Amino acid sequence: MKISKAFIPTLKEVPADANIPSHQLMMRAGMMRQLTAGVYSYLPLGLRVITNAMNIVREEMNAIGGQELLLPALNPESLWIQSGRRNIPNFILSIKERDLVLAPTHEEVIGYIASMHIQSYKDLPQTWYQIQTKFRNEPRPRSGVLRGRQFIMKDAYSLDRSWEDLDKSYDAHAEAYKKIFTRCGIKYFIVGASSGAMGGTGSQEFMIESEFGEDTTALCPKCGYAANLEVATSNLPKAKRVEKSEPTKEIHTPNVKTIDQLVDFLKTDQSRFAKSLVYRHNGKPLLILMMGNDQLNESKLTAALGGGDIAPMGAEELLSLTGADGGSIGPVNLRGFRIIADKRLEGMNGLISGANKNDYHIANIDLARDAKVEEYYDLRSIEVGEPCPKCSGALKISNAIELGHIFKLGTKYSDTLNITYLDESGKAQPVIMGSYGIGMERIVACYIEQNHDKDGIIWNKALAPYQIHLIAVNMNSKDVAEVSEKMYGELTKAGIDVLLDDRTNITPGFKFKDADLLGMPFQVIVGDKGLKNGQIEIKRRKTGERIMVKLEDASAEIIKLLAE
RNA sequence: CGGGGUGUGGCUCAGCCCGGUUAGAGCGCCUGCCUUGGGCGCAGGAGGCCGGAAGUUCGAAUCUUCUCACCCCGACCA
Repeated sequence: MKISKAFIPTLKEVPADANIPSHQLMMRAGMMRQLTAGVYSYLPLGLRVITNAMNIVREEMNAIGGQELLLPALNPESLWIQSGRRNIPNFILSIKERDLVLAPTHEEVIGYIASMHIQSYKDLPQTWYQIQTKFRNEPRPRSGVLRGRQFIMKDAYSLDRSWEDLDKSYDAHAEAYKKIFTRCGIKYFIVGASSGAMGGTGSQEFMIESEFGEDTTALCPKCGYAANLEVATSNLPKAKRVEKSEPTKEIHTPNVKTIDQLVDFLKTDQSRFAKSLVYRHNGKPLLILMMGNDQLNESKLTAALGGGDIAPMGAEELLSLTGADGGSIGPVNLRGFRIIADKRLEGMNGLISGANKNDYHIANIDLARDAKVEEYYDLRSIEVGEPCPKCSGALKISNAIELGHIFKLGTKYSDTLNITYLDESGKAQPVIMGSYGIGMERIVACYIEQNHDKDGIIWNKALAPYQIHLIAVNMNSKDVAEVSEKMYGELTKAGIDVLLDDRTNITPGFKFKDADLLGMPFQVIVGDKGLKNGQIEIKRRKTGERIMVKLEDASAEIIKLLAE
């Protein structure tokens, strides 16, 4: 492609709305333009990169037996009502004119097809995938292409007859994902994750570390343990029981509300306190006990409760229900509440908690004796530096961007959408499903986050929109114009994607700046300076290293460099 | 959905508090000259309902109210 004829609108200045490097550079390099919040047009250069990523994804998906199909973005609303996912908050965008919705993912449609056509165990296993545009009702799109209302996703679905076979499909996808991200040149890590609204029995996320990430992950530098904070655990020791369970007693604690104030007031370690958090779960009052200042992890809570509506109870409501304010609630003699507690409190005695009476607390609580705790769950958010659950090394916490997510769905959709097959004995069995996603734009954005410098993008060969950026330093020089035109022809003929800067009346400096911004792996510079000695220059974008080669060896040398 | 911010030429912004000729700058664009190894130089030029609506006023980019859009923080995030 010749730049003089190409549509590559580069920008010298950073657009005001772009806040993170990948967003800024994708705009400045003319890869895309925003249409409305969370919706982008991909211009030719941007599309070339996405297409490269798609082809890598296709090759690796095909390699594990995936079969590509293409499902409609427009879905009947009824299908989503049937699966129970129509009313997940901030999930589905709908159209006004008909009872159709824009699909945010495709388990439902896959299920619809599978329920019709998967009939026998002989039809299994299957892996189906597509690369297609998804729509989500994001409350707040942000960070350029990283969180949009419309985005391209590779989504794959495995159909198996047994949980063992699901494990095989799942592992195959994990391996394919590793190959995909490695080929793309992305430094990633894998974490254990929550399956969230997707449902299912297990999941992992493929992440890159980034200060701009929306996810928080815990990592053990020592043994490699890695988990999303939504599910991360640590090996914090439990507090010890006191030797003897004394009778409970009320203590006067005027104007003492928070755990910190209590620790101060009673001169007692925070691990002796059971903090009360009051929620409603599906409308019903719920008391959650946490040790001391441990933070409740709402993802863990949701998982423990098996989903449903979960919301903190309002202050007035709480007062009318218990007769006390938030700082004075406790598990002893609390009526009308289901009580659950964090595992760290299991078996504890000698505890202090609210008396359900303002300005009073109760001491010497033995949870087993004095409270009706229905169940103990792991509910706390881990903190930086806590011991790793596997090796007890100090855990590190960092932000991350999710590139891909793989789920063991199990029978969740088979149950609601009635996806069954007949086994050898003629008995109907639910199909065991998995689902596997990759955000295609995120591949591009994450790559740029990891591979740029002050001058622009630094593409590798796998994703680069063109392999060679051929710069005709001065088109007014007959020699330069002729030689660059000739090289362009030769390289193109050799099957290399070349971008030729053949613009006239543009200063060399402008061309060099553009070339660094666009970031092709190699720049081939044809100027009078080199031609005087029968040479052209090759600059490696990543290192800035420049080599001079004889004109007649140039094409061969370039082909050699690209074959590295 | 709560809090904050911003809407002025294609892009980045000034002007707005304190209302008053014909609304500015830099970049980009067009024409000509010049220059040709790091976003040159000179000269000329085109391009604006100052996001939209309603008000206040003799007069509104500027003040008031409403509204829309976008961005940021939070909530949310399969």
